[in-house]
Amino acid sequence: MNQALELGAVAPLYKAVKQLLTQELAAGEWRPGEALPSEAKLAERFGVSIGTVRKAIDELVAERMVVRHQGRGTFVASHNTSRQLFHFFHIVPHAGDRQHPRTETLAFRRGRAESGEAARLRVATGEPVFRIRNLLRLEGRAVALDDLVLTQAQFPDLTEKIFTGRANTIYHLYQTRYGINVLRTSERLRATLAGADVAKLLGVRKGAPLLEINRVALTYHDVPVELRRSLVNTEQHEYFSDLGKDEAR
Amino acid sequence: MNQALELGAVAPLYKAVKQLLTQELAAGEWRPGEALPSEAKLAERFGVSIGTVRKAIDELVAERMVVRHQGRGTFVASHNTSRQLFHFFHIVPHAGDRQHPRTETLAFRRGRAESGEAARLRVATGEPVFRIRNLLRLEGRAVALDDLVLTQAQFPDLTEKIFTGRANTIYHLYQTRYGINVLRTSERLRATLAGADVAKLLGVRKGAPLLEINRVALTYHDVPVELRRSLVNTEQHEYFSDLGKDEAR
DNA sequence: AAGTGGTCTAGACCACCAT
DNA sequence: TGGTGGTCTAGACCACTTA
Repeated sequence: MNQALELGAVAPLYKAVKQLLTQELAAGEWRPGEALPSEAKLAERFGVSIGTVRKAIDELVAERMVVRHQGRGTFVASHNTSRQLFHFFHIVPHAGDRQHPRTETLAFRRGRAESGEAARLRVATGEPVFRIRNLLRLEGRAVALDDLVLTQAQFPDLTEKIFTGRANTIYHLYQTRYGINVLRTSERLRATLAGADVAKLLGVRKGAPLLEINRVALTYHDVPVELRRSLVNTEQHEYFSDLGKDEAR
Repeated sequence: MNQALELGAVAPLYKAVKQLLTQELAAGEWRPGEALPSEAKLAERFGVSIGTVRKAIDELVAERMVVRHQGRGTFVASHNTSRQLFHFFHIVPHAGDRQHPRTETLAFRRGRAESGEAARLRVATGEPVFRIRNLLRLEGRAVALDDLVLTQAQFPDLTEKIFTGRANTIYHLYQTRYGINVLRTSERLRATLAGADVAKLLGVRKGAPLLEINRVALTYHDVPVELRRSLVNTEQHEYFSDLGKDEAR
């Protein structure tokens, strides 16, 4: 039976199943929010027991690629649901409840990747990119200024109209229109001082302390999708990081 | 068989097993680094199958309470190993490899918990506490100033001599001497400006931007153990947060 | 009622480690 | 060699969802 999968090495069967499912997911075999075949059908297709399929899917769930619903099925993870929305947005009020930000696009331009950007996006220097500047508001107050860099290759027909006309979050747009599913992020944080231009946009005085967040958003196989530099006014808000919280259900 | 466990509700058996193991771990039934009974013995003791014990331990592993080693056994997680050491230290050089910090204790005092501290430590205002100030250096350079608050109740006989005389990390001391195992942390980050005193200690100019990290360290059942406020000079270093990385093995 | 994922079991065999 | 965790299987039954 194990011959049916052939992963070269003597890797565990469930790893081979996981690998095959990941490849199908990355290839967009099923749309976000769509159901995968049932565990029984997958077991039959791969010629393994249901237990082995379950173990493979367990890991896909842990890595947030899919979501299970008892009685309904297993679904491709989507940036649709409220819980997923929150997952990559780490700015919370110093006091009070979490809010969804309102995003205003200040600039949408085309350009070329500088060497540092190219390295982080794992493309060649000079690669065509989009540069997008957004202002984020929480309860009407300007809280963060985001500068995004995307490769034009990954988002072929993107225009300012499409970007600002999205009905949902930015990552939801990536997912639904370009089949690019942001699965995790890597962030580096620093403290910096507001320059005159940024100060004006965020409504703080020049030289005010700002939190700088440099994010790389990654999709399947840790392929970089987006660079995002955020400058956050932390007078009324904070960045939060709960380590180990996800596992503690 | 299931009667043997009795968890009141109709919770899954493996959750009951997990709960019992967690209680034994929290009670210090086995010392950090010590082996738990084998899965077969636990299955026999609880009157369940090995598969059920494995599922319970799977979750304990995900929550970092225990570590499995094939062929050797399952062990109480310890702050001994290098990997564990790194897990709660998020400051990395802007360029270059991760380093362990050198800690110098600048102050060790006794005091009373203020209302905000008491709330976060979940004790009464005025509760006796320790206040400890540490200076952290990386490659000889002062990088962060840490102010810790611990309850005297949780660390009964702690003295400056014991604290500074520890052979290992601070969390290793909590674990080995007080049986308190830090399992996860919750952190809130802001940008702030260096005051004159802090500036002097960190070797920056007054008004320099600093990263402020407010941490609560938690043990079993999310009981608070330690408050820690860090002020970090991010000229040469950064705070990093890799979301979802733990799951992606 | 039919289909899905969730739990639990029992047993076989493998990979690794200590002795 | 014996003990440990790791993998894989097959099947029974439960809980939940949808129609």
